[in-house]
Amino acid sequence: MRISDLVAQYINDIIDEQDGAAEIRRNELATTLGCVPSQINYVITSRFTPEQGYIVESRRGGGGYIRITRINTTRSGAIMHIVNAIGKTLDKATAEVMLTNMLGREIIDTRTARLMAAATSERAYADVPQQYRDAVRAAVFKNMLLTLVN
Amino acid sequence: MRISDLVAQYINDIIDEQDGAAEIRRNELATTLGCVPSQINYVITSRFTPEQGYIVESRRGGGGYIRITRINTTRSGAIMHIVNAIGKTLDKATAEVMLTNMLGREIIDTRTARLMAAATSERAYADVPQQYRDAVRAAVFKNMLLTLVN
DNA sequence: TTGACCTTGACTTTCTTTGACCAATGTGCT
DNA sequence: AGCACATTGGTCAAAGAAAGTCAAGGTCAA
Repeated sequence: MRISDLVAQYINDIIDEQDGAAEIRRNELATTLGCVPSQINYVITSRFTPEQGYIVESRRGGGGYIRITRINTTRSGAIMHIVNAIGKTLDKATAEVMLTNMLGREIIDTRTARLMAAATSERAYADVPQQYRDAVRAAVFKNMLLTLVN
Repeated sequence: MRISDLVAQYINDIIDEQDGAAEIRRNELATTLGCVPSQINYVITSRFTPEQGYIVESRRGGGGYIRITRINTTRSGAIMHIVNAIGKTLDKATAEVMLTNMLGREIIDTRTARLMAAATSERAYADVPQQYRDAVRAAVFKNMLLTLVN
């Protein structure tokens, strides 16, 4: 078996064990697996690319690291599911419940939730006749959600 | 964990506890955290820069100190300025210009800009009669901006 | 046999840690 | 007031600790 495959597998195992992200120290890992440090870079650039659904961050210097995060495809799926569940209209209470739910499932973060809550608040639609409000809210909500799908 | 991170965290904790500002004594802090005094300077110049939203003042001699103040004042002020500049209505083109501008001034990040653009897009208001659109857009835009203050 | 993929190591860049030396401010004495 | 000394913080450069880049050569299957 190729060394590069070993490295890839090792990283994947860590990502699976931990929660979708592996943080490694290049030299240490190279020593552990008995390869040259730059091999790690090779594996990362060839098998853990954004196209393949990974985000890679790193830092040099003392205490440096390489962090590889698997993009959560579940998240995009969940968002699309919600988008599809929203009909022609959406009232404030339902929007709020949805936001709370998404927050709890970590599909969105607090900042995003606040931003979305503000964009769908009753106050924002004060100038719009009642009859249109829930329709706009639905449209706005969906449009915003769609920007969150990668 | 890096010593520099410890120092940064320590300072940040103080800033959070107190109201946006930390006043430390360099040598004392160095002793407390078990590092050399100049390490404090290193951390400050690398992690508490004006670009990162901090003001640093200091004084030597007896009773000397280093004061680190977090400034979201610039950002909050700028946002409030924009909020106030928006009247009863806001057309799509103007909203877009504002977003681009805020993005350029780093008042908001790309994610936020996309979210706001989605919430103020023509498509989101398709169901609302023309006459109301720019008013809703203004209200939505302002509401969202207000969540970014602080 | 050749082209795509792998392996290796020399060299580079970035970030951190440390310590020697410098500058400013306060205090007390004359 | 002026001076010596103590008390702080500031600067800088060297050494250390990682990670990144790149090009030369190796391997292997079609």
